Amino acid sequence: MRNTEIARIFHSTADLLEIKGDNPFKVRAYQKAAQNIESLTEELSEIALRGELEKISGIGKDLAQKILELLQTKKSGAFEELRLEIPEGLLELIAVPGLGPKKTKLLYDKMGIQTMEALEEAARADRLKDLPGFGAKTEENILAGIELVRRGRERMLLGRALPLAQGIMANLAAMPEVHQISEAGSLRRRRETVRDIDILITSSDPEKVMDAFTSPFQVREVLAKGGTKASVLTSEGMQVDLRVVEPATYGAALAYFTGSKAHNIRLREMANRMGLKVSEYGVFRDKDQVRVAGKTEEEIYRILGLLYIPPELREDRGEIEAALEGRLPHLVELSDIRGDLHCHSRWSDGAHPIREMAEAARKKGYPYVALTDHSQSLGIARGLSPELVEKQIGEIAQVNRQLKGFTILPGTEVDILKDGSLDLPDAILARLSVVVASVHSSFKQNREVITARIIRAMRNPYVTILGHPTGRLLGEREAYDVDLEQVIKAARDTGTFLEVNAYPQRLDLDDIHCKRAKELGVTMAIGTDSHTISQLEQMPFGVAVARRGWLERKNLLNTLNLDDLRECLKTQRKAKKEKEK
DNA sequence: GCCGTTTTCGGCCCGACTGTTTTCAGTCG
Repeated sequence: MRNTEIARIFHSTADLLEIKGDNPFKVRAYQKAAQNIESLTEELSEIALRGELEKISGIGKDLAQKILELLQTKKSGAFEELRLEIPEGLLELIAVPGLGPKKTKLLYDKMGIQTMEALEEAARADRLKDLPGFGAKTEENILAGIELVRRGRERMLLGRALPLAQGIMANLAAMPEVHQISEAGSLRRRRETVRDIDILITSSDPEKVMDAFTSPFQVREVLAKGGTKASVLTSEGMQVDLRVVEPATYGAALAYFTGSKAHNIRLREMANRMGLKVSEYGVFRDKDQVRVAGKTEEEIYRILGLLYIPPELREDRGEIEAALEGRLPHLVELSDIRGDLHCHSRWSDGAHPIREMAEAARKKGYPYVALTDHSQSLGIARGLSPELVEKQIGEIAQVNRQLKGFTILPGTEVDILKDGSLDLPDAILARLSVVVASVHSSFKQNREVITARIIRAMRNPYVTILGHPTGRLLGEREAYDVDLEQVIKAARDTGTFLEVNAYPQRLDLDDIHCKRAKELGVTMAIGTDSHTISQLEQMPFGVAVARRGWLERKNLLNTLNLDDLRECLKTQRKAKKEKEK
């Protein structure tokens, strides 16, 4: 049984326990365990083999036992019992906004409602308002909630949400009445997708700012507008919330609205043990309720005895412990990036000639870019035959002679064929500086087969980087069923770099596996996978993933200057050849 | 159900909002 399934069972268990009215702290224990399991990179089955389940934070004797049971029998007695007691259909009811465990239970106990359809029918027939705690308004809210669930609460890609937010924020920041301004929420943490955009400001004239923010020129619909909070729907259908807070509480509010929830809870628990209370209004001393911090995030972390934790790390994945012990990573910055290692030109499926791509990259201040057009078997992308690669090398050399202070590194994005062999002969690969090897076909191979296929490709001495290691497309296509732990270990053992593909739909590897790769000493390479000049601007999304994955400058190949990069690539190839023997 | 430089028992984050109440429970983020 996979981690995701076990986490899902624990989430469901938490919901069922909650409906049952069980101990809320027990409910939280299940939720926390599920969350921690979701951020593991190793399969529980392997951890169990070593007898180390209880070493996982949030997993004690009892849950370790339940995990073992699930691994061995694919069932959990406790969960099955719970399902007999509480109909599973209630799990979809509790997902309706406005319906919590108590009301869900009441609906079931008093009216036998256990499906969304039954709920809708009862609400429409006006049969709910006689239940204690229910009224006409509740019925209305439930119907709206059902609608919301059916439409599916979509998440927007970071790559779309961030530019959108930056545009809105630039407009606001231009107003003299706006003093401090920041995005908050999952957008500020740079999660790969976000549900809404939160913006926080301090202002000398909140009303005026609210008016500007909700102006019909800017938005499709105003959802709410008050003195300190307004919500709008943009023409893209994204909800944007603006909040105005007092300068004295700006830092506390920013920390609070940035989250994550799990991170905030940990901070508050810590504060409690120190005789302090943390809320969105500041840090207060228990004994006299005096506010001792709140203006800035920095002072909040400081007073809790922590180093300042960058937003991208605030997921309760060990950052608090690291901040406590003074060993937070010095995260890579966009300005550390010296070049782009994954780009396409008109030679395959890119939109621009080589020279234009190169000049755009130079304009960004990069000293180099790797040109990695597709290889022959990817017909749909007009992949290059060995002869064409040969010809392209010639053109690159020619353009390089014309460009001052800039270097195009000849490369390829070579297909990893079904059996793990490569789509171009070694003799050609040997003439290229950067070989990105990627899977673009036979995604459905089973775990063993596709893992072995990818690892075989990584063993090729000419393969520099494994491109988009999981092949996922956010909201469109699942990752192929690859054993990433094995791939990361193979990267370490073969000396192959792993790509962080910055394409907003990919962001592949993801943050969690970046962190794991770093732990195992694997170096990563950010590539934008640009097919147009404008896509060269996607680098910040790759950097965001890298930062969320705790990566530092030294963990990334393309933070090197050209000379060091060349040296590094040479060393890699030599070492890989040694190993092949 | 987890967890421990205050604890192996007794804790476990915090406040706002909503809709139903007549002082508050439930839900949310």
